[in-house]
Amino acid sequence: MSAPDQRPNKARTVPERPSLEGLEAKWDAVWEAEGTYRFDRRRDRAEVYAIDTPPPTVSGSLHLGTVFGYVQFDSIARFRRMCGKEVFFPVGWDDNGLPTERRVQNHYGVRCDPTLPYQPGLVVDPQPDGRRPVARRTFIELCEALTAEDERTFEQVFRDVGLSVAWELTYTTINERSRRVAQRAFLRNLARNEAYPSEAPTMWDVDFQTAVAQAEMEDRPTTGAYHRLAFHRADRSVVEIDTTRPELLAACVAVVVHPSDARWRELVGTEVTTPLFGVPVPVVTHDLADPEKGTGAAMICTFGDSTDVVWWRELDLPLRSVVQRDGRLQAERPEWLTSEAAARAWDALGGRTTKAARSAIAELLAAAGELVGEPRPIEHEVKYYERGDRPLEIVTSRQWYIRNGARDPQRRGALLEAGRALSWHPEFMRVRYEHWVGGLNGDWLISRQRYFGVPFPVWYPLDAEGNVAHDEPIPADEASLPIDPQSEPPPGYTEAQRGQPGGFVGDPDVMDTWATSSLSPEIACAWEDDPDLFSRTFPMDLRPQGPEIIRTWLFSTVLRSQLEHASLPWTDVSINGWILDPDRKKMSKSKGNVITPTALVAEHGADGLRYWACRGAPGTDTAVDPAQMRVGRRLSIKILNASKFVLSMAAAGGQVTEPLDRSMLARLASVVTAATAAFEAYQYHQALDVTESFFWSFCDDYLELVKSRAYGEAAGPAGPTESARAALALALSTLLRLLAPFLPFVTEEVWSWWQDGSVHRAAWPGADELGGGADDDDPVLLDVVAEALAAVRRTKTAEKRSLRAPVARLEIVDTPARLAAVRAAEGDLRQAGNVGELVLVEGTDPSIVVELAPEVA
RNA sequence: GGGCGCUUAGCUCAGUUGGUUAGAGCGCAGCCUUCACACGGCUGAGGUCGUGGGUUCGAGUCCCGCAGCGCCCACCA
Repeated sequence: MSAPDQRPNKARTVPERPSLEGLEAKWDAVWEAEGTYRFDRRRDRAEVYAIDTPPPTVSGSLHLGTVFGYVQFDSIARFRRMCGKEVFFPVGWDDNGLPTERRVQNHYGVRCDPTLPYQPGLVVDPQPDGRRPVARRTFIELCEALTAEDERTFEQVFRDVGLSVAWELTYTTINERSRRVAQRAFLRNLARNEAYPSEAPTMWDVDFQTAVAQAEMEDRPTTGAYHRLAFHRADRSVVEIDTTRPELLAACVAVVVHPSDARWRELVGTEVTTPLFGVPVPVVTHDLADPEKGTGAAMICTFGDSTDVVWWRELDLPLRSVVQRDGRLQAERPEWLTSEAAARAWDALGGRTTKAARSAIAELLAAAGELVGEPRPIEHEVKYYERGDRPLEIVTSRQWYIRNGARDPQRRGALLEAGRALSWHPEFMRVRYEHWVGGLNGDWLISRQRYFGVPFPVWYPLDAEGNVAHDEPIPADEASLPIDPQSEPPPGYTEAQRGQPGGFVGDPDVMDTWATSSLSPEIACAWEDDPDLFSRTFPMDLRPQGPEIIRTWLFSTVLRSQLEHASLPWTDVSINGWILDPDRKKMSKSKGNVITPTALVAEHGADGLRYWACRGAPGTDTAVDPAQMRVGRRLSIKILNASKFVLSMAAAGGQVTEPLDRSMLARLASVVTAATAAFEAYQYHQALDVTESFFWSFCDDYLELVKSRAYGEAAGPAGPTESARAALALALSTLLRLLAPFLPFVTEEVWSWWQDGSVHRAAWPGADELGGGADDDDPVLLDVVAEALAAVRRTKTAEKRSLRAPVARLEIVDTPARLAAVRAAEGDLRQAGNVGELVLVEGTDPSIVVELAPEVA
C-alpha cells in the first residue's frame, strides 16, 4: 500500500528544531499520494466500517459547525481504521435545491424564467443587484458552475483540517448517479403505491413559489392583532368573532364553536352573515374549537391555518379560495360576493398582499361599524418556511407525496420500531425521533415547484382537447435514468408530440432536496449501479449528523431504507452538538457571528482546531473557544519536543526490567484499555482525556525520573539503561498511536522520524503490547515516586531555588509498601531530584521532609 | 401546552455502575534562563457540585418538587 518514495524524511531523522509550520499541506500531499485513506473495495462487509457522512450544503462558505461535527467522527473513523477496519468514508456535497438556487440568484443577479428559450454558450457575468431573467437550462448551468467552484473550496477546508476522507468516493446530490438513484427509488415507490400524487391544500411559500413539507417549517413569534368582527344573525343581532386574519373574511365558509359550549348552543345549525360582504355561512361544531380562545366562536376560512384545513375536510365545507400563489388576494371579485357593497369592498382589497389587505379591510370594517373596538396587538407563533421571510399561506395544488406512516398506524409503528433498533449516541436523542414520528400529521410532500433539483421521471398524456391526464402518469423506463421529462419524450412518444393534443407533457416539478439526500446510503454505496460495492458497504455502520435534521434527513433515510430494503440503513447514529459563540448563542450567518474554519486553522493549526472539537462530548453544545485551540496547539508542540527528547534516548527491542519502567507501562496499558473502551462507545472525548492526562504526567514525571538512567552508558542488554530505552520506545509508539485520531498531523510527523508507513494505518495499540499481565507490575509505584519528586520540586520552588539545586537530605515517612516502591526507583529519584542522603522511615503518619543544601555563592 | 438537555472553581468543561480530603485546562499569583520544549517548565491559591425535600451507613452521582438557560415538538381563530 505505501509508496515510501512519496514520503518526506525517508532518512528517518529527528529535526534539529521541530515545528508545526506547514504540516497540514505536507501531510495532506503525502496521504493523497500514498492513498492512505483510499477505500479498498476488495474487503468484505465484515471488515468494512461504512460511514454515511452528512453532505454539507453548498451555499457559499463552510460552516464551522460542519467542521466541528466532521472532526469528531473523523476521530472515530481513524480509530476504526487503526483497529483494522477498512473505513468507507465518502463525502457528498449537497448542491441540489433551494439554497443553491438562492445563492445563484444572488451571486449572478438572475432569476429563472422557464418560458425563455435556451441560448447555448450564453455567458452571464455576476451582477449583484440584478434580477435578469434567464432560461431554465441556463439557470441550471449557473447552479452547476457555482457549486463546482464552492465544492473545490470546501474540499480544501476538509483537507486542511485533516479529515480522512476517501476522496475518490465523492458524490454530489445533483450528479448523475444521485439523479438516477433518486428517480429509480421514486419509480419503485410509485410502483408499490408508496408514492402518489394528490391535489390538496398545501403549505406554500409565496416568495419561493413552492410547496413546503412539514419538516421544513418552523414557528416564529410574529406580531399580529386580534380583530373582533361583527357577524350578524337573521334578527340583525351581533355575533362577535375574533380573528388575526380579517383579510380572509371573503374566504369564510363557516363559523365554528365547541359542541359543549352552552353560550352558542342555540346558534348551532343556523346561519349568520359575514360583515362587509353579507355572505351567509353556517354555524357548525367541532372539538377543535377552543372555548377559551377569542369569543369561543371562530370563523373558518379556506385557508388561514392548518386547523382550517382540518375543519374544511372533516366538516365537508365548500372551498372559497382568495389567496393566490404570489401571496396576493385575487384581483377578480370572487363570484360568491354578490352584493354591491361586497363588490365595492373587494375593489379595495383585490390584488393586494395579505398584509396590505389586512389593514385595508380593518379600515373598511371600522368605517362600516363592523369592527368591535380597536384591533388588539398580540405576539403569536406563525408558520414559516425555515428559509423563508414571509408567513406560509395555504393553497390548493397538485403535489407528489410519499407515505410516511402519518396515515397508517402499522407503518408508523414499524418506523418507531426502527428508531428503537438503532443505537443512538447519545441515547437521549432517540426521543426526538420518536416525537417526530409520533407527531406526523401528513404524508411527506416531496415535490417542489423549482428548477435545480432531480426532476420527477414521469409524463402525462394529453387528451384530444389538450387536457392533462394527471391521474395517468407515464413512468420512465428504469434503464433510461436519469432523464429530464422536460427535454426527453416518454416511451412510445416523439418529442414533436410534446404539448400537442393526443401527445404528452413532462412533469414540471423537481424533488425536494431531502428526497434525494434521504437516499445518501444508496447513493454512496452505489445501489444497483455497483452491486458488488453495495454488498460490501450496505447497511452502513454509522450515521453522524446534527440534531436539527433528525426530523428530516435521519427520519427520511430510515423511511426510504425501510421502503426499499426493509432494513435499517445503519446500525449506529451519532448526534453532534451545536456550536455556540463565546456568548453561548447559537452561531448563525444571520447573527453575523460566524468564524471561518480556515482562519482558525491558520491561527491554531489543524491539530489545535481538532483538539477543541474532540473535547466536545457527543450531542453536547460546545462554545467556540480559541483558548482550547491554543491548548491543543501547545499539546502538539509538546508532542514534537518530548518525542525528539525520547528519541534521543529510546532504543526498541531491549528488555524492560526496572520496576519504575514496568510501572509506567502498566499505567499506560490501563490508558490503552480505557481509551479503546471509550472509542468503542463513541465517547471519543474520553479517549482524548485519558490519553492526554497520561501524556502530561509521562512528560513531567516519568521522563524527568528516567532521563539520567536512559542517558547513561549502556550496561548490557538487560541493564537498567536498556530497560529505560526500551520502555521509552514502547511508550512513545503507543502514545503516538493513541493520539493519532485527534492530532493526525503532528503524530504523523513524529512517526515519520522513526517508523515506516503512516501512523494512521498502524495497528491500534493493545494493552498486551506493553507487557501487561505480570502481577508485580504496579502502576502505583510511579505515582509514589512522582509524589516524592513533586515534594522535592515544591520545596525548591518555595525556597526560590533552581530545580537543579541539590537536596542534602530527603526523609520519607510512609507505609512499608510505599517505601518499597520508592526504594525500587531510588536511583532515578535521587538523580531527578539531585538528592544526596535518602532516609526511608516506616510510619503511620506519612510525611516528606526535604532539606536543601546551602546555596553556594 | 407537551417533551429533552443543561445548571460542578472567575471562564470552558470532565466526573463511568452512589464510596475515603470533588478533577482538568484556561485565566490568576509566585518561582525557575533546567543541557526536549520560553510557542516553555515547576509550584500555588480558588468550589457549602442551581434550589427545596427524600432514599441510603454514605449522593455531584438515585427519586420528587421548584427556578434559570438552551433546544425539540404542538391544530397558532
